[in-house]
Amino acid sequence: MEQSLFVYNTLTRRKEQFVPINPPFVGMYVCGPTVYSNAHLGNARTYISFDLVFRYLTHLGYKVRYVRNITDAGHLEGDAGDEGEDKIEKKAKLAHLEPMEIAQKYTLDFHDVMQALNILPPSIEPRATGHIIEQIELVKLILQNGFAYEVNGTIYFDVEKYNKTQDYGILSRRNLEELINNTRDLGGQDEKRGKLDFALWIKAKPEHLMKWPSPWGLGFPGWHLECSAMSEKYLGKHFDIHGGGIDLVPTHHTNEIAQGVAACHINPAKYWIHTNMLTMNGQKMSKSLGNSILPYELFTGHNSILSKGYSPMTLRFFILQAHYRSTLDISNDAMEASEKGFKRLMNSFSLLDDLTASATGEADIAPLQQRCYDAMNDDFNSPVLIAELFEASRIINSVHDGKLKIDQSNLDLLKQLMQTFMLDILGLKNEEAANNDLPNVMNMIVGLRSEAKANRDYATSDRIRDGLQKIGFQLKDSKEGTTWNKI
RNA sequence: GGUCGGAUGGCCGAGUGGCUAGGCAGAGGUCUGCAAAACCUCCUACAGCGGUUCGAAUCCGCUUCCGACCUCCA
Repeated sequence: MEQSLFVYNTLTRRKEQFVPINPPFVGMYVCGPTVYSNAHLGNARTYISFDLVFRYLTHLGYKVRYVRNITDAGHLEGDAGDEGEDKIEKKAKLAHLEPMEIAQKYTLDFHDVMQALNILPPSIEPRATGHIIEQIELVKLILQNGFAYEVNGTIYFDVEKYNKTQDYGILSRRNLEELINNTRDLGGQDEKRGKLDFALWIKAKPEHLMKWPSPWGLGFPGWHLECSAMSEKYLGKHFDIHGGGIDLVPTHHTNEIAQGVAACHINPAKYWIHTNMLTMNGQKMSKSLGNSILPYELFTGHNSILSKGYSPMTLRFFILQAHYRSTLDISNDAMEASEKGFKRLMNSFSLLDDLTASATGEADIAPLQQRCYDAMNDDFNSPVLIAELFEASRIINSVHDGKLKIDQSNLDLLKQLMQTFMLDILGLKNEEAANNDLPNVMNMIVGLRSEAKANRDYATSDRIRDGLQKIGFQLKDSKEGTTWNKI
């Protein structure tokens, strides 16, 4: 099926038709985590959003190479130039561990979270420390092209010089003068020529643990550089999509573009996609503000904000119920509502295989399917898609109740639609444990209750029903018999 | 302070000029031994004040409030 996809490009601030540079191939680079602490819920939102993009592009038939990096070096604590300390290293010293132990620990944690949330692994997940040579080569190239300078073994990017021939603020839409005037004066920047200059390569002090030899002495790469080096290595100088959180726009991505242009004379990506923030009580969730919840704290309910635990799929559903470019506020009520809604959707999904088709039917699924595609084609509008799936759910339930008739071809289409959009594209899955014994046991108990009911022994039948209710199973009586599900 | 973005019904959240999503909560009904579920119906909102227009939640201006970025952040 030919679909015309429109995506919002931060570069142009408009929705643009998605036309790959080299179809059917699509290159997508998403800035991954800096592995110096646990991934929190806000991080999860970003990767769920790009998982949706990855899944939909794949569904449309594109051959997507999805690169999402792990930054395990070079990310400074504070923007203090050579005074800064590597985040990984700082943590390592505190814990008396090797920096790589820290990186490994949090990389594994990150992967656990990704898996729990049913986020597909990227095609390539490169690490900054594995690409030091590429980063050094990139620094050389930028120096050679005249957009960087060396001071005592540290290499800075010359922003003001760059801006003479290029537009440094092309992504953030800020002009240089504004930026210079509004940048706070920080200490330890004496070496830099310009206030906005940023380090490409940083000279290591003797006590630094993570350092590598370079033409400028022992040092380590600056933040921003690893993404430029790795995206170029795996996707080329110019690729289709570059993504990340919206908070990366003014600094990280701005500098990545500058690096790309300075080294390769081209903006690295055609479409820049940014996800909005997850907020709590109206404020951005972030590690520095201390209002972040870790995913496993959400799953278990062990946190000070929410009253109970919510499953990974509930979180995923909650996140997909908002558009990726809107801020999303997390709260008890909102999670509660999503949990119930998600269960309703999943319930009707599980009824799908029991439906029987009629010779003729009133249900017409094709327009609904088109509306699902329309929603996704409009900049991955998952909340509208979910609204349509609730319409599908209503149809399923009505057919199940015998209140609506559906013919075989529409039933097949309905099954296909739910499978495609709910499982493949939204990446939702049924969390009910697949235990083969349980249905048999339950069927036996339900059978006993039906006998009691037939004998008008309601005391017994109610005792069974209420007892099951207490341990988390809900019975539903209908003309066709009794069904059950886990609450 | 500067720049940018937002303010939608009890809650969450779509929606860029007329057709006024969806979920949760609430009310009524159908079904049912009762209950639950499901289905049907109802609750029809767009911060405030002006303006443009035949018509505005949607465009413009002002005001109020909130947030993001400018420092590490997804």
